Amino acid sequence: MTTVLKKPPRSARKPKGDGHMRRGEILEAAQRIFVAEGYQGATIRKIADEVGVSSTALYMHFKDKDEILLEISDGAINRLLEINSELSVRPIDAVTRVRLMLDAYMAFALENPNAYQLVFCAHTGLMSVEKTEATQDLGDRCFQKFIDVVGEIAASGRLRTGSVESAAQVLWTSCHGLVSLIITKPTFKWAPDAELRQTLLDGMLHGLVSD
Amino acid sequence: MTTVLKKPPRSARKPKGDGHMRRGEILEAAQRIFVAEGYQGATIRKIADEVGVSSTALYMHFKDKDEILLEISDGAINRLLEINSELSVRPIDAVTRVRLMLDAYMAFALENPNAYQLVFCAHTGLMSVEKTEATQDLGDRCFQKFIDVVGEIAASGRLRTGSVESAAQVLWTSCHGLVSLIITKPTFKWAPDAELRQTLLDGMLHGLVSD
DNA sequence: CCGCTCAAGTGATTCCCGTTTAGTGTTCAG
DNA sequence: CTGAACACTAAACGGGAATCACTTGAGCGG
Repeated sequence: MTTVLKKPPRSARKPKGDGHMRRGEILEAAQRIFVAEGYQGATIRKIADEVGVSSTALYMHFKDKDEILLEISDGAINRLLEINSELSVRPIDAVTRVRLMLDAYMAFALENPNAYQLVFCAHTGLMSVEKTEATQDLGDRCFQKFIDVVGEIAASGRLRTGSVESAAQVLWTSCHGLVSLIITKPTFKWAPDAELRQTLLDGMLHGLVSD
Repeated sequence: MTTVLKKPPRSARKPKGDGHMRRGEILEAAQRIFVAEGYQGATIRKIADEVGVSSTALYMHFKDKDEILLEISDGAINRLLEINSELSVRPIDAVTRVRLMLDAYMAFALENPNAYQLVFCAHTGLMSVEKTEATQDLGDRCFQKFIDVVGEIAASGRLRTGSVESAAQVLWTSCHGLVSLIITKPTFKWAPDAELRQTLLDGMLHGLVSD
């Protein structure tokens, strides 16, 4: 009872978050660091320090580092899927829906650059293919919503070039190209975001879809 | 002094490549590994082993690992610059030149996926901005050749949407998007390469350029 | 031939990373 | 009271990049 000053057996073992509380705490801390410093910057030790816990403790709740970051990315992709689901059923012209979906996609990427990169850029080298399967699947479901709308356009005979498949893939990848380069080359002398996005969508839709 | 048991003077110290011979040897070995296994796979130790030399020896010739990989990438980008230079002055229609340049760009990316990724995808996290300046500069010179040709189109009043700058950036980034995703997501069910590239170029050029 | 410099190379070491192992204290059902 | 389950820990391991102090040998003036 006398000297409580010492850090006896490492004093605080932080017994706070019992059970499943801790898992959320870790995810939150990891997200903060991951969003701020990317995949390389979000180390196990940094995350553990942020939570106030030993690095080993993270392995109580997650299989490995990638599982943590993928769960964060899953959250992000789920938000994108929700947006896409909402847009895909709006009672408006299919071409307008395609445009809205692509624009929302680009906005999403620019607002969640690290999660976006983890899912759509890294993939090779950073993480094994199997691990990302679940997340990839979410991405595929997003893309499927998009294909469906492009299919509507094709069904009305307005697709000028290519099959539904290739047209959808080209529309998607060109949007990916714009946002991924804006993200990875922030020092490049880009034209204004809005102008780029509009030029891209105007060009692609005018080029692929006849009115 | 009796016990000669020690591994004496490590016998072979590989005195072979004196002077600047060794530098090329390292680059060659690094290129083989880098092309086969990417940035993460090309470790200092693996490269040194391949050359038959200690890992420390690499620092005789290069400041650090990134300098090695960037020099390899420089070589690749230089080949791209040559192609672009040759195409940009061909005595043919500007739109056709743009198409040829973009198609060559995509072919190049698919043939040099690791160098391409290092320069156009990674950038964030993997390497500090300053280090890649020289290589970025090469890329910028490639892009400038491209802008010039787009400028020709604009000068003839055939640019339908956006400024020269944004049109050039959109054309470039959309091609980047297609090839970068083909590279990083090899398991995705892509439409045939040729069809995708054609759909993209047909769509973009039809959308952005009036005849 | 001696002794010198100097470039090229080395093993050991440092630091950080993800991950594993063995163990500690607390809680709580039987 | 016992012992299993739990949440957690320190220490260590192997592998990365990079640095250090040292050795080796070639070239060369005297």
